[in-house]
Order: sequence, then C-alpha cells, then structure tokens
Amino acid sequence: MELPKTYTPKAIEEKWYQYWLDQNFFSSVPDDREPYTIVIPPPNVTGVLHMGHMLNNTIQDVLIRRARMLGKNACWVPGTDHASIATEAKVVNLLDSQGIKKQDLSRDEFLKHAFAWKEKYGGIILEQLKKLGASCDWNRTAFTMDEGYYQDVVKVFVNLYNKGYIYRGMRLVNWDPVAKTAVSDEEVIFSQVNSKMCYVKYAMEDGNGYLTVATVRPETIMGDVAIAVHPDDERYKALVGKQVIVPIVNRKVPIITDSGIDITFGTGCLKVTPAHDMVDYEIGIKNKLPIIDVINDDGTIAPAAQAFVGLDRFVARKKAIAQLQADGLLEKLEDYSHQVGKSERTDAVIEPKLSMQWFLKMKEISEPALNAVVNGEINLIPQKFFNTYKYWMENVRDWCLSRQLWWGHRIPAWYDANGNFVVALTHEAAITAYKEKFSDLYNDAIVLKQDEDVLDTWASSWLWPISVFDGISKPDNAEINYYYPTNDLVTAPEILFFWVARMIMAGKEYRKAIPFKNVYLTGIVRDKQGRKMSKSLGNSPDPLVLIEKYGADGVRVGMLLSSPAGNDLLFDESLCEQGRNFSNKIWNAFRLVKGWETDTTATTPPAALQAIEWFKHKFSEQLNIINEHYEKYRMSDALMASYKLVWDDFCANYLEIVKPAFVDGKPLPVSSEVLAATSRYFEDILKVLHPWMPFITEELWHNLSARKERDCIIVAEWPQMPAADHLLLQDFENAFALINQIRNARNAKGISPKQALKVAHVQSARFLDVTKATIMKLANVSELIQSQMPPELSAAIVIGGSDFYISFGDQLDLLAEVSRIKEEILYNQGFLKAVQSKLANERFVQHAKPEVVAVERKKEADTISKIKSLEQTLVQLKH
RNA sequence: GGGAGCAUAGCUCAGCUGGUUCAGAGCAUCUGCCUUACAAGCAGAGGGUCACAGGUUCGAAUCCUGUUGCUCCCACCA
Repeated sequence: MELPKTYTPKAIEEKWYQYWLDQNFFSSVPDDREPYTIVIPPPNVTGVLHMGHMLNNTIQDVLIRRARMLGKNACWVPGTDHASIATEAKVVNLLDSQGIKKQDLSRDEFLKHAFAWKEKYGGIILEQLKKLGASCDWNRTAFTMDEGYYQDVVKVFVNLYNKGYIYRGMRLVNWDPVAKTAVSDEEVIFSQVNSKMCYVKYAMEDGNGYLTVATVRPETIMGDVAIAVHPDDERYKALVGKQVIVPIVNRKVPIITDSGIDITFGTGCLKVTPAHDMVDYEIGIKNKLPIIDVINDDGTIAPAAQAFVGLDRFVARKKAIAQLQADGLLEKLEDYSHQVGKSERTDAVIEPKLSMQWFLKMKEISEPALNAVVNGEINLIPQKFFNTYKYWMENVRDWCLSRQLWWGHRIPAWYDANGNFVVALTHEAAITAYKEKFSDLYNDAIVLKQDEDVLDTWASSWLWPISVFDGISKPDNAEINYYYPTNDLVTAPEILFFWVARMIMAGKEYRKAIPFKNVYLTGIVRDKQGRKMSKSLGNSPDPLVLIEKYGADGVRVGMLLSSPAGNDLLFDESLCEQGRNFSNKIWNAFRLVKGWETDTTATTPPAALQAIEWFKHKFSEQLNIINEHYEKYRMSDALMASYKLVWDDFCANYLEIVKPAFVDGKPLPVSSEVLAATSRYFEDILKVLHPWMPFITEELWHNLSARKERDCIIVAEWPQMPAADHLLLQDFENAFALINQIRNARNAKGISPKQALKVAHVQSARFLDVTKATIMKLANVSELIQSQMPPELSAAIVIGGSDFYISFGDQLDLLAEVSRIKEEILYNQGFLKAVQSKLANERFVQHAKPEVVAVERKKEADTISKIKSLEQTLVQLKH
C-alpha cells in the first residue's frame, strides 16, 4: 500500500485513543510495582480547555507516560472542581437569561438547576483533554462535590473545629456586594481608578475651628467613630483628646493618635470608620471604639447611617458630597488616582465589611507545611519560588472559610433560635451534641437550623490528593496507602498559596505526610505581545482548532519546545508548525524504511556496518542525556535532545548512511542485518518520543511490525542502553566534521553533490579506521587514500590533527585557495600569540591548576603544528 | 513601600561549583538544490563588547558592588 507523503493525524489519534481505552491501559490498581501518581489540578466545572490547561496537562501526560514505560504503576487521577463562586455566578447568569431570579428560588430548587448545569457542561473540559491524548485513569474521575468527597470535607471541618482551629467571629472581610459573599484576599483584584479626594471639615466640639480630613469615601462618614492623627504630628498635638463633630450626622467623636498614620498623606488626619476599612478596623479594636456598620450586604446604605438610607453606596457618595458642599463643610475636591479592589468573579468593587464568618487559624497548621518545603522534603521546581513560598507561609493570615453562596459544601454548623450553635457531621449528631453542650436549653421540641453558608472552594480542593483515594473517611485503605504521597504535582504558580500550600497543610495534618514530592510550576501562556492569554482578551487560540490543524502530537511538541519550568511561554503558532513538521519527519523516515526490500543473502556494506555500530553508541549517549533532563524536570531540554536525536542523528546521519544505493533506477535490497538494526533503532526512538508524541509513535509502532494484542508502545519498556563508547563517538565527530568540510568546499565551488571527489591525507588519521566508508558515502568521495605528498590542485582542511586534501583538478581556484590559507594562518598565529602570552605570564603558570596549564601547552603545540602544515600546503600550491 | 527574580544571536531560551570542547541550541534569515523518505524537505553559511559601570582574580557571561530597564509576589495609605 502506498503511504501518503505527509502524516495525517486525525483518524490515527481517534483510533489509538479508543484502543488504549478499550485495553484499559490508563487504569491503575494497586499492585506490587512502584506507584507513580499524579493528581490533576482539577479544572473548574465551568472551564473550557485553554492554553494553560494544554501546557499543564501535556506536561503531566509526558511524565505519566514515561513513568508507565519505566515499569511503574502510573496513575493519573482526573476530575473537576465545583468552583463554588465561579459556578454559582454562571448558573445565576443562565437563570437570569431565562427570566429566573435566584432570590425567587429555594435553595433546593437552585441547587437542582446548578447540578443540571454541571451535568451538562461540567465534563466538557475532560472530554477535551482526551483529544490531547491525556492518559488519565478515567475510572477514577473525581468531583469535589461527590458524596464521598462531601463527607471528607465535612469531617475535616468538624475535626478542625473540635481541635480548636476553626472559630467563628465578626471580622472585616472582602465583601462582594453583587455576589453577596465574602471573597478571599486572593480573589480581590486591585486596579487603578480615578476618584475624587474630598477634603471635609470636622468642626471642633468646643467651637474652636475645625479639622480637615481627606477621604475618597464620604459615604462612610456616617460610620466615623474617631479622627486619628500621628502622635508626633505637631499640628494636632494640642487637639488630641478633644472631640469633633462628624458632618451629616453631627455625632461627637474623639481625636485619637495612632502611629500608623502617615503625616504626609492628605491632611494627616484619618477618619476612623472601623466597619468599612481594614486599617480603621485595627485602630477601632485597639482603641475599643464602637463599630457602626453603615452599608448593607447589597452595597446600599444601612439604617445605622441615619442618612441616605437605602441608596446605593456610589449614589450616596455623590449625595454626601452635595450635602457637605451645601453645609459648607467641603473644603475642596481633588482628582485622585488610587488602587481599588474588585471582585475577581463579579468585578464589583469590594466593600470591606464586618460580618460573621468562619475562620481557620493558620499559624499552627501551616508550620509543618512551611517546614516541608524549607527542609527539602518537597521540591519546588524551579527553586525560585522557594522564597515567595517561605515569605507567604511565615506571614500567613487566618483563612476565612465561609462563603455566602448555595453552591458548595454547606457548613456543618447548627443553630438554635438564639444563635447558640454546635458543629457536627449530621443533623442527628448536631442534636446529640446540642443536648450535651446546652443541656439546660435542650428540649424535645428544639429546632436546629443548619448554617446557610458554604465553604470556600479551596476548603475542599485542599483535600484533593487525599480524598480522591478516600483517605479521610477510610484513612487506612489500600488505595491511599499505595498511591499517597503522590509524586509530582504540575500546576500554575498563581495558585501556589491558594491550593498547593493548603494541600501540604492538609497532607501534614491528616496523613502526617506530604501530598507530593515535587511541585512543577509551569509558566503562564502569553501571546506574542506578552499578554496573558485569556478569553476576555480574545487572544487565546482554541486548542481544539490547533489540534485539528497540527495534530495533537504537533501541538504537544509545540507547547513544550519552549517552556522551561516557571518561565512564561510566549506562545506562537509557529511552534506547533515545528511540531507538525517533526511529526512529518518521523512519518517519512518510516516511509523510507517501509519501502526497503530485503535480501537475506545480501552482504551489509561497510558504511552500514559502521553506522549500525555508531548509532548504538550515539543513542546510548543521548538517552543518558535525555534521562538526566527528565530527572531535573527540564522538559524542553529533554524534548529538544529527543528531537535532535531523531532528526539529526537518526534521520540525517544514520538513515542516510544505511540507505541503499540506486541501481538502474531501483534501490538495491538491504541486508537483513541492516533491516533488523534499523527496525530496532526505530523502535527505540519511537519509545523515546512516545511521551511527547503518543499518537504517531503508537501508529508507527504497529506499522513497523505485526504486533500481538496489547503489544503497544504505551506500555513498552523505556530503552536501556549500556554505556556509550565515547572514543568511537569522537571518531565519528571527526568524520562528520570532515564530511561537513568536504560538502562546504563543494558548495562554495558550486560543484554538484553528484560529482564524486577524491580526498587524500598525508599523516595517518586513526579515526578513518572506523569511519572511512561512512565518509565516502555521505560526502560522495570516490577515493580516500593516504599519500606521500599532498596531491596537486587540492584544497586543504585540518580535522582531528590531520591534513586532508580535496582534489578539485582545474575546478580549484588557486588564488582563492591561497588567500584562504593565508587567512587561516593569520588567524592561527593570532591565536598562538594569545596562548603564548598566557603561558609567559608567570602568575598564570603558578596559580592556575596544572591541568589547565597543560591544556594551554597542548593548544600551543597543536597550533604550531597546524601553522606549519598550513605553510607547507601554501608552498605546495604555489609551485 | 517590602521582597524575589530577570537582562546572552532577529525571536525563544541553555550555559551546574570562574579555566580545554566558552560564547551555544532551536526557530527565523541568507546561498545553492524539486538529489527516487520528507520543499512540512536537503546541503551549506552568516548573526552576539553576554544590559551598563566599577571591583575581586593569573583568568569573569559566570563571583561582588552600583546604575539602568523589565517581570513577578506581598502590603497597600485614608
């Protein structure tokens, strides 16, 4: 059958992915092999595959496939994250578009819609990963809101509560008034905004003038409970302890001091509004000031404000300015540009707001997680993230666990009508606990209501590496004991603290063991202008379109060619093109071999014998290098080394040497020895390529020879080679250098490669013993002999310390040749001078290591002899 | 404001503890080739004061200091 000239991936990818699934090659169960485990960073159920996922998951698949070939029990656990706030926002939007308002639904009704949404869209991203070739154990697909997972999350909550790590309290949190929920610090995005700075006069209570306070938030004036100045501020020292009158509401508040005040900012006076500002809150607590909450959950002004009640905070801001102006209390307005926090999910301006929330004390629980990284138990790759990790962990703040949402794990706390609460796994357990804790309040008619809030998403995903193996509920089960700790985690640096650090905490707390040994942090995929690829910018190509265009293998190679760990990847489609071209190269190498006829009686030509011996060692040498790159997680280096091994060493050199000559327009048959060696080598390079390019390698594996059922490259053994013979490799380096020079000389003189040349050498050249036939074949040399004298009309080159003369007859341009050699002599003389002056430097000879000096001496000797021989050549040419 | 990192060929990046093979790779570019595996290819070639200025050293892309320019993280000023 005639094979197409180019590789066509689509049908092949579908065929083999299905075959792998049918054969269960991805699935893993504990056995006596060494496990190799990766848990996928679960993408949000709302997600569709983007370039970041492509990069991330390709790396994981490469690691998993190689581990599988190394004979390990490779287990890659896939799944999705319920992503409470992101998903709830999507569902709310969808319902909105159908004219359904969330507040008109009961919690159960809403959750029904949400689960329906998850069923419909939640699996899309995993299906997309299959197109990439991801060899996940799909039987293990997990979801952070699976029933078992829910049990684990709740158990952990109760347990942490009982340990005294979780507490409930009023705290100032980042409040999203659109989603009506608290969001974590990490979910607040700061951006530069232009506002008005209002200079507001606060009249002194004693009638002696006023203080001017600068604020961008006049709508919170009604919540002011003090004015703070710096204790050393001479302007106000005399006023401290006196009272001022808060505008609009005419409340008397004290003037206090706080060393945190910046004397140079504004007027040096800060209006203290503890309910609506982080700094003010701290000051309020320190000074035992009252807290007046003037803003409602939805961002409107609360009754406590006594003014502008019910108005949106931004409307109230305008009204407040107008009223201050009318009252003559507005000194001036200035344009002011500053950072304002917005909700990552809803883009609403974050309102610092006091509310009752659940918190996890981080101090104790984070310490083992800090130590695990500090003492090297866990490696961060690359290392540069170590410092940021350390800094963050040393300054960790308590984690606000609660979110005012419905989609998520509902907090397992139960309240009586008076707000007394117990924390328990179930309603029944809550009643029992209540009976114990509040025996005096308990009666049979007691009604306990569960907390309305759900947990922060990360409070479930931090259990991911444990819960996917059911390690919380059944802490001693066979799976968790076998697969945990997992080996490598591949994720984005953005979630190092959100997720990675917290998984380490959970691992240390609940397994007394780290969750993974290595954390490989990928870069961010950016476009050519360096912008992060995002849906909103529309600068991200659709990965599935890329796969369609370049093949999954091509895209995988393209993604990884230029992505060292932790460095951003400036994505360019030309990388995928390079990947596709590489697929094609492999395909055509196969076409060549496939087309060979074999003759069992044919003898193997000397050049082919040499090549067979050479490639064995070349492969061994390169395999070693590739393995080392893998050990160091240098993925793009490992790929590039594989690429060059295949393209340069196997295709350009090995195959060109063993390729049969043509006689009468037909290729000669190859010997069975050549065919066997070539097939073996081809299998080996396919194996090396498989983790990067799973599809084409599987296809060719089967095309190369008839295979039994389940004899697949995906489960083939990673090659093992004896140590390479470096002397032999060096001989071939010399040979290839000579070939290159001959081709170069031919090229420069415009002589066709078809015209055979004669080459002679005067001194003996040992490397020719094992490479002569190869040189003659690749450089199209008809005669390579040792002669007494350099032949006439020849160009001289020096390789491996020997002179070679290429006879060009009358095609040699004598004058050009003479000037070329003169130039070379000049260069070498300059070089010699440098070396000799170095050696003449006594301090160099004294201080430098002896071997370094020896090297210089050798350089000197070599250069002298080189110049000598060049001069001889020159004399020959001239006569 | 605090901290970390980066700066090497047109582009993306390697260069481990200073010294053969230290100035490299891939891509792009240029020249010549449709040579019966592959033009998505073959054979060659040209590209760099290693950001700048000092210092240590016999010797610096590599170590130290400063300058400039980027990037990221953390904290955010009413």
